[in-house]
Amino acid sequence: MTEIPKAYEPQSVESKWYEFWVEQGCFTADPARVSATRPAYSIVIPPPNVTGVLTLGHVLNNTIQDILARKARMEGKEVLWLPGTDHAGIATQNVVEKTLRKEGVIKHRDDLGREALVARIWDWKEKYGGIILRQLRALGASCDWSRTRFTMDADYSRCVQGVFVDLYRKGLIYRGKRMVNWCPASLTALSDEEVVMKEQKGFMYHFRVEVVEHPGTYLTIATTRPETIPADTAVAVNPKDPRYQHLVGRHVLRALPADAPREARMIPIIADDHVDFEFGTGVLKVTPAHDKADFDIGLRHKLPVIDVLTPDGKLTAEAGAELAGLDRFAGRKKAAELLEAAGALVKAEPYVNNVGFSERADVPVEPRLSEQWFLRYPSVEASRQCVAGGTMRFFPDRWAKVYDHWMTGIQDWCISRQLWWGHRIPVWYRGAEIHCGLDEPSGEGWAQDPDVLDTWFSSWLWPFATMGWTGNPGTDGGNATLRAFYPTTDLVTGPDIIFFWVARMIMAGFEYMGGLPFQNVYFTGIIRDKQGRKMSKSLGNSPDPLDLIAKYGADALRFGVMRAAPLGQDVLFDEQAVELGRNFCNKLWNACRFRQLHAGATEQEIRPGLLTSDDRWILSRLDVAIREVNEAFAGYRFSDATATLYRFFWSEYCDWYIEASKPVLGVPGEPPSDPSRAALRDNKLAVIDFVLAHVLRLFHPFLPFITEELWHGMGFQHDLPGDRGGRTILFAVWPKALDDAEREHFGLTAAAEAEAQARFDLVTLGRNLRAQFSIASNKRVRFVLRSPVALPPEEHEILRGLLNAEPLEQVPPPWQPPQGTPVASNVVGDLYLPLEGLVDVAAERTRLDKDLARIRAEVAKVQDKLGNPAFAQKVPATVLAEHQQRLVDWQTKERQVIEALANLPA
RNA sequence: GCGAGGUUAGCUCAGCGGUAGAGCACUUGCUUCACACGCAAGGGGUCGCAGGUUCGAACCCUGCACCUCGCACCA
Repeated sequence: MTEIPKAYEPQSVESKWYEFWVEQGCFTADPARVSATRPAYSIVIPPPNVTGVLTLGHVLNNTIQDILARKARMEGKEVLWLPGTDHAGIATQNVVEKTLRKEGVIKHRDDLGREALVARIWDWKEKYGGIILRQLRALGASCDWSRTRFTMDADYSRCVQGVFVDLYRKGLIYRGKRMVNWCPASLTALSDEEVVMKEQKGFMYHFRVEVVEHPGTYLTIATTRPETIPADTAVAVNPKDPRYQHLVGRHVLRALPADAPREARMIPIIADDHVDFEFGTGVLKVTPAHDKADFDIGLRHKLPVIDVLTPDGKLTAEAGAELAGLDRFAGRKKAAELLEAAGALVKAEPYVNNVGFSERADVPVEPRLSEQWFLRYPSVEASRQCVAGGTMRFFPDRWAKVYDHWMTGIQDWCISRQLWWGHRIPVWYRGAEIHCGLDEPSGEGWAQDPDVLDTWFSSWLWPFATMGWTGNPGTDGGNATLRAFYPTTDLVTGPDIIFFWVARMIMAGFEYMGGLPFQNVYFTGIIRDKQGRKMSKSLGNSPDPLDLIAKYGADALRFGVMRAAPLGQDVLFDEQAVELGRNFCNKLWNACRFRQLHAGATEQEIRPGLLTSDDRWILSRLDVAIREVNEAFAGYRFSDATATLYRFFWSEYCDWYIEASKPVLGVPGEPPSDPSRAALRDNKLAVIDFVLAHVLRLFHPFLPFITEELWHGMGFQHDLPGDRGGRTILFAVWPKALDDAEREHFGLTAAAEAEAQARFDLVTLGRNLRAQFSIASNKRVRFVLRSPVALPPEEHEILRGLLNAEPLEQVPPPWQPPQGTPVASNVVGDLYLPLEGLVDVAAERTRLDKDLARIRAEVAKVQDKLGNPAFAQKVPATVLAEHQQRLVDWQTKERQVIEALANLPA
């Protein structure tokens, strides 16, 4: 580091090192290097949508993965972080179709036809599909890009279809005509997981129908969907409902369409337990074609099914002339009007109910009877058990309950989608014949099923399909990647896809690989804005991570997000957090710059005999920090790790240690001529280098760019083997806490640490005195320290420097200051601030009185406890001793303040 | 309706049985030879409410209130 700018400038640094890492192949995983001493560590990325652009959610998620991957590399593991993208069927097809419509190329997808549209989507994917992966590079993601996968890669597709064929042959995949969730916007079936319930404001319409067999008798029916009345094929009541028992078996005249022939409108009154007689009027209209529960009732009572809705949610001719062609919502209004006009409408009350929405298209789904492919989930029990039994661990573990609950009540999965973009179902039909296989059967007249598979039916194979799995035991047995890196170590993902993806991957892992696909799952929180709202495009509260990177640097963004993201909590994002990260990087930069200004050889051996108390203190604090960081990592508590590192580096190293070292280091460029002082100085530089070299390594997973820059700038890579930090900090050895021998070697004891701490505390007290008497912090003033033990010269210098005292006199106890001299005391001694003629005695008395009151309150508190006979009897000895010590300490302080008060002039 | 998580300083959160903490924000003073993206000092909390257990409760138990989020769902 020759010329060091005053402030850290991330832009050039980041691109430079990223290119370097990639050129050097630092991120490339090699299964051949895996051995007993070099274990494998692997993560597969949750593949972002190929249409996607980087969001803060991706930043959170991928920063965590990068931290894990980088730390594992430093621990000497062979790391594979496997990247890729997901073809995201509906989303991608929508995006491309919309673009083509906007460009006027098509009005509808049928204008192009299946093959041409799919070709267009591929073109689009080639052109824009890599955007998000390029953006991840800007974030510093250390993925093995040579292994980038896409869920529609040819060999990946082969896996997906192979699995379909296998499950079909096992009888787990079947085709059936069922009620499914139909999305009228995307024109496809959806799985239950793709439907979200939303509260909707609407009306509860009460209308009446006449009982055919009892003219003049009417039944009142409550419904939220009058437009489906033309599809009603019965009216149901509870068999135990005394109000209606006598009418069961009779008929009513369906209210709509009113112009239909009388016999066509006759529908039976049936009795079914499903009907809740306390709800509404206790009379239920039964619409088997448009309601899941009604469909079941229809089956029980062999009711006909009348479908009055088109796939895109419009009413058909069967709904009657007035309703035909109307959209379902317009139809609802119109139907209500028709009822009113006919005098059948009793009332329409505002009503809030829950309606299923298509998660992606955000329109209400229609329950619809259609022929679809379903999967009876495989390996359910093993998958459930591995989490319940703790073999696979979830962080935070409360998600294990959510998972278990879902696995327990699991329903068959509707896997077919009426789309063109995706993996086509490997089934062919010829008349009544059906063929399921990887390839088209020979012979004439076969037609392939037009549907594609749910995107998640391909992503559930991601952990092993990305590693080249084929399903052929011979081939897979020789697959070095699979053998070395599967099962993967950690999975990092959002809890919103626990069912969509995580649960299904576990089942696929058991079914096809015979075990867990990953050992640990870390669930991130959801990124929200600072008001706690979800990030969304329409709210405009979702900052572009790339803008933030350009403004503050990738390290700053990573640090800011990680600091704000406690385990299992949602993250309230505020740009201030990134600013904080930027400030932190700058602090790190300048601390290294400070070291650099003092020149001197780097990384000399530390000579324990020359260590001062503050040297021992910082080494001890470093040791504590390393322990805390490693503990935090063990529990995946990344925000704790960043908080520890922040505290250690800023509050302990910079604020105290560096400040304390200044008197010893002297003026930059002017090394002390006195040999003993020079030796002390060199030793302090050695301590500084020791600490910084550790700090940079500890920070590297969080702040990859700046730490690499400084690692080289400081010359810490010198003398290290190329693969252990010599070439890049990426492979530098992850810091270990000091062992007992090292602690002894440096003389790190609790007493030594407490001693230095007490001196620092006295400094704070002294600075407080200065502030009390309005002495600017940059003004040098005389202090007198009265202490029974004289400090060695270098310690004296440190204390003087920290107090900004000139001079700092040291006197033994008999010494008495002039009456009224302000004083602050602790175990080190009494620190006087002699202010000739400046003291406002009244103010000083007030200050001391206040202090005394506080201290006496503490004394009383401890005395109360100790005075309680039960306390002394029941409390553990250590706690008792600690309380007794506390009492002594407070009483000492009390005496010191009383003495100071006595010393004030009357 | 069932379940989970939360409620601690103005804000965001840590602490989860033994003297209430951090960062930001705030007040005051400082262009002190690494850093104003900074330094120093300081103010600020009956730890949601009510009971209980305990020598001792922010922390454990019970109930309640409010906020999030899942799951289920009655037309």
